[in-house]
Amino acid sequence: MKKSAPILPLDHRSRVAAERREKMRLRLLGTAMRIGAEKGPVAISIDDVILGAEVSRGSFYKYFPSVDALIREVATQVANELIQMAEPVVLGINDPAERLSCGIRLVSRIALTQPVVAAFLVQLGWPNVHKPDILLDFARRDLLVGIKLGRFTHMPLKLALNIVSGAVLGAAHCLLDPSTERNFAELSAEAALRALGLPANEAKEISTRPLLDLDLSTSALFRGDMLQIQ
Amino acid sequence: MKKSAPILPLDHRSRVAAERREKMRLRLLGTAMRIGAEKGPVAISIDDVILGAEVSRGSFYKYFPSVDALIREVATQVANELIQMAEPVVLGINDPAERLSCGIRLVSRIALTQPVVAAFLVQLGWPNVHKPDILLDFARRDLLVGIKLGRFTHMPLKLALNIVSGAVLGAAHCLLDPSTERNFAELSAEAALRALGLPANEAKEISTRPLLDLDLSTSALFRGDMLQIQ
Amino acid sequence: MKKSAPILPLDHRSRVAAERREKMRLRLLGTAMRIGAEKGPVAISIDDVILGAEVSRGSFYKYFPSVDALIREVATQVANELIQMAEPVVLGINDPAERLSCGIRLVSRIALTQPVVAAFLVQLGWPNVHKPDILLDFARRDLLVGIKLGRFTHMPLKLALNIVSGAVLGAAHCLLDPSTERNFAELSAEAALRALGLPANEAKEISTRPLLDLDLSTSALFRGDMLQIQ
Amino acid sequence: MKKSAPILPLDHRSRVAAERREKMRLRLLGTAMRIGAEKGPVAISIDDVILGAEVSRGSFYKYFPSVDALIREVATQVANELIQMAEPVVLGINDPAERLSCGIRLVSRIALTQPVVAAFLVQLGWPNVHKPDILLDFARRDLLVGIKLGRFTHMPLKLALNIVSGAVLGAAHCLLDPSTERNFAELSAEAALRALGLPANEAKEISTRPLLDLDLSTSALFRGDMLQIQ
DNA sequence: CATGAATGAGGGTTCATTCAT
DNA sequence: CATGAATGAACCCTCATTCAT
Repeated sequence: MKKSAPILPLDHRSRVAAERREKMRLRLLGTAMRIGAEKGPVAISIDDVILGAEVSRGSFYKYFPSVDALIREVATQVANELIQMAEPVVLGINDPAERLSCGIRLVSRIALTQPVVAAFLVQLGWPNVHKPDILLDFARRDLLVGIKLGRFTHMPLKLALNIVSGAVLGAAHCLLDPSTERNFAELSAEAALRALGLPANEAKEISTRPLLDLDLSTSALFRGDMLQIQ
Repeated sequence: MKKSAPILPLDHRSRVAAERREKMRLRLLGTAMRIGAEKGPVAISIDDVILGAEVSRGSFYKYFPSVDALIREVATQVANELIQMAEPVVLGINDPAERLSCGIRLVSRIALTQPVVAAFLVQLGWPNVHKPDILLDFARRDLLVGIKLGRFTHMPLKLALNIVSGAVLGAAHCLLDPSTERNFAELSAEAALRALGLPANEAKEISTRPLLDLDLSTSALFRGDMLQIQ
Repeated sequence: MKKSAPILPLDHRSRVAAERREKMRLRLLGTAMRIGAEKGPVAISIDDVILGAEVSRGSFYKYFPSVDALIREVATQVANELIQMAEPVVLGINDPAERLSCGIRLVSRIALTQPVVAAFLVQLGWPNVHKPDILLDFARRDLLVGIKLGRFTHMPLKLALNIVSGAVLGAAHCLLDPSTERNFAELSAEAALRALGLPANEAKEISTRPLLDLDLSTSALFRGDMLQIQ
Repeated sequence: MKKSAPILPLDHRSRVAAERREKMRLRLLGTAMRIGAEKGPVAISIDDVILGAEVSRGSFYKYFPSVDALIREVATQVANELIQMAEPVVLGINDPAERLSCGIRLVSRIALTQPVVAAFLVQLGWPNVHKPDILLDFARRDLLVGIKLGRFTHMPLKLALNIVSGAVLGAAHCLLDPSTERNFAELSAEAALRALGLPANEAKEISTRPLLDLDLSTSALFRGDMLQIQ
């Protein structure tokens, strides 16, 4: 039994297996995201997922302990990948206002290239300010700095987070509708900066600075989205 | 025979019956609101409702044709009652900025006295800008007027609606946490006015004007909430 | 209390009450028959009946102890009225063959004037030869006599009853379809007589003898049917 | 790796699975038939079926999309199996009269060996002459031919179908009662032939010709019936 | 060990019957 | 006392999870 097995090096075998595992995991997460984008995260059902990902029921439970775990996982995964893609762009900017403006614009504009990702984000709904949230954490530091420096009006951090959340969520929601103005993300960022206390002209200037689109090639999850859309 | 007697009794009987009917309807709506506030509107199940309202399965269907109908009904009912209570206050104000500020403050501050109502509102999530929405409609006219008059920055109506939605939703969400500043509603309204384009000092002045609390006594649904909380 | 009551003679009062009672009973039976004709007797629901008869739920149970009782009652009532109407016509006939032919023709042709009655009969389905059945009993004696006299082939009574049942049920069923030949009842009776053993020419001659239509005016239940059809 | 081994096992595995599937399907159909035989097809409820077949609720829906589908399926399945079993016997006969006589006898006599099947058939009730019916279709051609050839009296096809339906249904019904004459099926077929216009002596002769019993071994559904009865 | 058959709790709806008013 | 509100048993259907093969 198992005649040829010992010939192959064990580390190679396990590496291949781990790769396959990761690929399948992403297939499941991607399918879940697509379904969540359409019907909302709570409506993600195992039947839809295993049908969409062409996986057997039993296999699914090898990757996720429960449907709820999958739902949580896909949410954090989406947030993580968004951050990972936005970070390098924002990294080179010092001004917290511009950093936030860029963040808002970059994430909102996902709706233009990756509607599924944006729809999923919108379906997630209002982030819970009280619980730790990876996307909010991303903005938190800039808001604190901006307020401390007096660049933003003095206000509770929660309110500042609300402003940013609303700007991103609202813009993403609207941009999913093709009839919406193409620069809606910029206008939303501009309004957020005003809400944070920047003068109108400065808010406009910052929000209209040229900004490259995100490089999605690093994201396995979002690349999957693009493939589906083609 | 039976000439005069039945006239009053019948009238009385049907009146009493109608009253009881309405009371039961409100009990069901109130229970549904409470459950929706906790688990989200989509998770409202008939079992939970009839258990909470202490009504039999069969009775439920005498009041609502389906669970879906109940869910829709409770959402519109909550929105309607909010409007009905806010309207008389806002009615005496001409300035669209102040009208909106009052609206945002009044609705957000519901979280302080009627946490269940506010939680339900928050669970409803981001309103769909594209579909007609009774609460958004309430703000729409003021935003249009404010933009046309140049009191607000020129911007797409959708963006203005986003700003107001975000201010209300975010503030209500935060105010549900007892540790949140008591004037959070005012600060949120102020930030919204800034986002709409008002100068910072004017935004602050308008949003801190004295404002009476809503009169909730007219709302059977919300009064029910208070009773439940006691 | 009850000032004027004693003036009226009790027997008059009770007679009027009994009449009203009977009228309502017939309304309920008629409605049940109509519903049973459409959906089958088992599908007669109390809601449909009280809606159709414009009676309150509570009242219904004053007239029938249960829905099942109503269903049984309407079946026997229909059978009884059919017999009552057919009997006077058949009474003057001596030949068992002709008596049966007349019976088959009369009952089948109900479908032409009272489709609801016929549809109900058809929905009742095949009569149970083993249980006492009022309609079968009507035929039973003639079949026994006919067999004993040698006018019919010697055969088990059950078989003879089957022949008659089938002729009536089948003809009624077909005659409900307007495209069916108008003399289908006669042809069905003729075939039944052949099955019972009569020579073909005699079967035809007997089954084509002129036959008056039933007088339905005596039947409260069927008159109701006619009114509905108009 | 895994070169030759999996080929057979997979094949074998899926074959075994398909067999088990088919067995379960038959168990469900058989149970449904049994319940339908007792209470009538419309009264087949999922609870009774899964209890009777000792299957879980969820499993049931893996085999049938709905209870209605099961009810339809069991009716067509029963009809199909009857035809399939009767066909080879009738195939060798040319005379339409004898073909019909055999068909009537064979199907009726099911009541003697497979009372459940017969009871189900009886509960199905009078076949609808207007809708296509697999059992009626079986007789239709012979009747048309017989009438055209002048072997049967000239009559509407519907009437001829009624005669056959009545003969089968009535005989099956009666044969379910153990006290009924054992040759009731033959007598019923004989009467049907007379009704169709054959002379009495010929009807008798044809209907008493020796006839083998059906071979039920090919029918999984009916064999199941027998097992249940043991 | 990947599979998918089986499970059963849970959710939605209907309807005969009772009973306070 | 006629009424119709209230009841709850009985139905149908879905879906997350387990487990034998």
